[in-house]
Amino acid sequence: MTDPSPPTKDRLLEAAEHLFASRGFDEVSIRELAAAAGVNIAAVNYHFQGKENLFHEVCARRFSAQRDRTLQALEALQKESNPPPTLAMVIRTLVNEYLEGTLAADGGPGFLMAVSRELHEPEACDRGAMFKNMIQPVFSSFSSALQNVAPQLDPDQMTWIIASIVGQIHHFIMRWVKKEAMDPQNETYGIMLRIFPVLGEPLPVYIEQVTDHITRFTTAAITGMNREESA
Amino acid sequence: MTDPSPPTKDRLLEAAEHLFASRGFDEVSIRELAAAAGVNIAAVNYHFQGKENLFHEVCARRFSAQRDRTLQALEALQKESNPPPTLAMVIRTLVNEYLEGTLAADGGPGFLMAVSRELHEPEACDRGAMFKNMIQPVFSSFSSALQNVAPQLDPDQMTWIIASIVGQIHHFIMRWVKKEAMDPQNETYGIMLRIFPVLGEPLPVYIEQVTDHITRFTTAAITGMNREESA
DNA sequence: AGAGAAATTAAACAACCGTTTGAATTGTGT
DNA sequence: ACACAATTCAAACGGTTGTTTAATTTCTCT
Repeated sequence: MTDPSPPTKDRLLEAAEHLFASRGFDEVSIRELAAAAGVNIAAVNYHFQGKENLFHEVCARRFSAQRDRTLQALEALQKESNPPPTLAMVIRTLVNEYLEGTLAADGGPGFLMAVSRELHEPEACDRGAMFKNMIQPVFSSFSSALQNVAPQLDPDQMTWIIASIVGQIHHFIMRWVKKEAMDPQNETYGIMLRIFPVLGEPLPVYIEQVTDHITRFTTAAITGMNREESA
Repeated sequence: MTDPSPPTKDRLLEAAEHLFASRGFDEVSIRELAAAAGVNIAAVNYHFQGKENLFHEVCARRFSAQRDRTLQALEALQKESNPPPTLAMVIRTLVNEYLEGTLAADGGPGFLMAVSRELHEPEACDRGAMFKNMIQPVFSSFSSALQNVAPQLDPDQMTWIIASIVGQIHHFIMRWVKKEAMDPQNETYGIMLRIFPVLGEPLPVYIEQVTDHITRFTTAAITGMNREESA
């Protein structure tokens, strides 16, 4: 069973991941998928029982990869207790893993955009299960990590704070319009973003700068809200 | 020229605004549009030279309405100088206008989602002109309002801060899944959102609560970042 | 009233979609 | 080597899409 070229199903998954990420679900036909994978058109329905199912499998693969990556980073941060992690470090870890994982992956921000649209459509996919299996674990882990470094944090506020963080992250991801590898040796940090400034031309920035900003902004917000409440 | 029933073009625009907002661009055919407007199928191409153009006109209408609404609110806030507006009030004004204008409108969050997808696709629409005419004015007005209440604010940071605010707003809008008029007399505040909590079931909240959170979060972030810098 | 532009109509068009069919091919276990 | 299942294949199916056509109706102006 040592196939030199991977089986049809895997090649289809790989091609689908790339095409769906770069062009969205509706915009890519199964004829394109089959051509890109070098397989017959009927293979999609034979192996996945329809285009929709193939898309769901691709989503599940990438979601779980992103989830595992983030959980691992948060876990590692919790373990290294010398020096103990700070609030800013916990936030930075989540933001960094989210941005890097989403932008460095094949297709860049396209996949997040494709899946976010699908998530808000009719009950095509089981959003409840998707959320419970993919998103909830990350939320829980991040939430408890936050509690550790900011014990005074009101648990009721946790949901709101996480929403504000995720909102910022998604917004910056959606604004990524160009992918340029500046330094071949460290290409992750070469991915660039052009955000629209208040005035003037779009501004090219690095992932690092975005991580820095969200971390500083969010850390200041959390500590500030605490200070305000105890006053 | 006192037509009792509006001309074909207007009825088409109205039906298109509703349908595009609730189901997206791809998911609604021009046959549905024509049927909903009670006109012939060919009317779309006769009056708008294609489905795409009709969508752009709908977008332009709603974008400019949202822009005018927000600009007006910010302007009004600047004029009433007794008591002079605070940082929190400026932020609250932008957030409130954005949320109310987007969610109370026909189709609710659907339109923002439909247009945000379109904005990131190939050069179908002139994003440069769209940004310059629709978004840039609001950014400028909001930016100068912020400068007035927080003169120490670094202009270079303004772009980042606005991005963080807009990111939060969009995220909460996207999470709106249900529209319920709780109080017929004040139906705007009856629109509800179900955000995914860290644990447990989706939580129904009011627009007011979202506005409060974003305002407090952002205000604390800005003042906190300032404090941190001057330390 | 009548000529000419504008608007509306039913019908057809060509292209593409996701899926299915049934035969041909490849792989597997005995 | 043989029977049988799993897979691949070219071809076609039924349906929908956005757009166009050409005839007809409605409106406008002299």
